[in-house]
Amino acid sequence: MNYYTISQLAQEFDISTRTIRYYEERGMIAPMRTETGQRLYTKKDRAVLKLILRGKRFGFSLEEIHEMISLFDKDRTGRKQLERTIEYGEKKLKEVSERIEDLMQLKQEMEAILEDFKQRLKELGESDEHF
Amino acid sequence: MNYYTISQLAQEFDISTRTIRYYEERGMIAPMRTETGQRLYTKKDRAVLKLILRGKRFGFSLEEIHEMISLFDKDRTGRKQLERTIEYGEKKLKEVSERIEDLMQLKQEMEAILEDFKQRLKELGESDEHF
DNA sequence: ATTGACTTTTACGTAAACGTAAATTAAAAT
DNA sequence: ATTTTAATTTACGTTTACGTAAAAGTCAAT
Repeated sequence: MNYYTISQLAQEFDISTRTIRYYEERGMIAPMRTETGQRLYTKKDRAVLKLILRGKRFGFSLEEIHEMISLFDKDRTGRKQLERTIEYGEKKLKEVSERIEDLMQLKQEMEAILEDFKQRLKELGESDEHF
Repeated sequence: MNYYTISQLAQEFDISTRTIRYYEERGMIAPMRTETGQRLYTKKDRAVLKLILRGKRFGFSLEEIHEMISLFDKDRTGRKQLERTIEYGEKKLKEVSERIEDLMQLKQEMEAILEDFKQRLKELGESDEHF
């Protein structure tokens, strides 16, 4: 397994190194260090970063994202733990589903408006052709 | 047609009056005023507010939302205007579609993880039954 | 070995999106 | 008429999510 440096990840995801360090500050990533203190990121760290950025695109706060990550990340061995994780997961899943519904409605509305605009444009075109 | 006061809208959408005034500060809503200066919101204003809040849930910035609103709001009479509006609209529509795709992928991943957790819980249950 | 690019920590700065408080005025309720 | 509740403007405060700069150490390349 090979590692990524912080600037490699920063470049790949088009974010600043500061941003990555900030996520670490918040306890969302925990890369290993070399003897001299340089951060080394594994594939798993990279995946977590990806998750964070995706969450952000959806408008989740870093706090919410943190919650989700830590839930799905840890070993949930005990029955109670498992049950709670499942419950939380289903709640979050529902939220996501609702957002999808919401977005699809928005999409439809935008499509309708666009159709209307296009119709208007077409009519403009026709009236032009008569002159 | 009847009007809403600022606190009525605030209550309905579970936001503060400050928030609504802030949107006005940014030029996103422009309610009429009574002689004494009280804001009165029409159904249309209410619809705009709804749009803003929905946009926020999707993670759009107020600036982006403002752009969208002003585009779809104004009378776009000229051909050039119409064409530009349609172009912009299609761009935004594409963004929305991408977000939907993205969210659906997230949903699937969450479902898979949840299934896994549920399976584990089930196995725990079975092993219990033998003792 | 030294230059230059990269990394580290520390720390102050900032934009967005409001929160909160104060002072004042208006509307609604008793 | 007078409380109570709601509204207004002005203005400073706060949180989130980083940006930016400084000082110092480290890595990579010539």
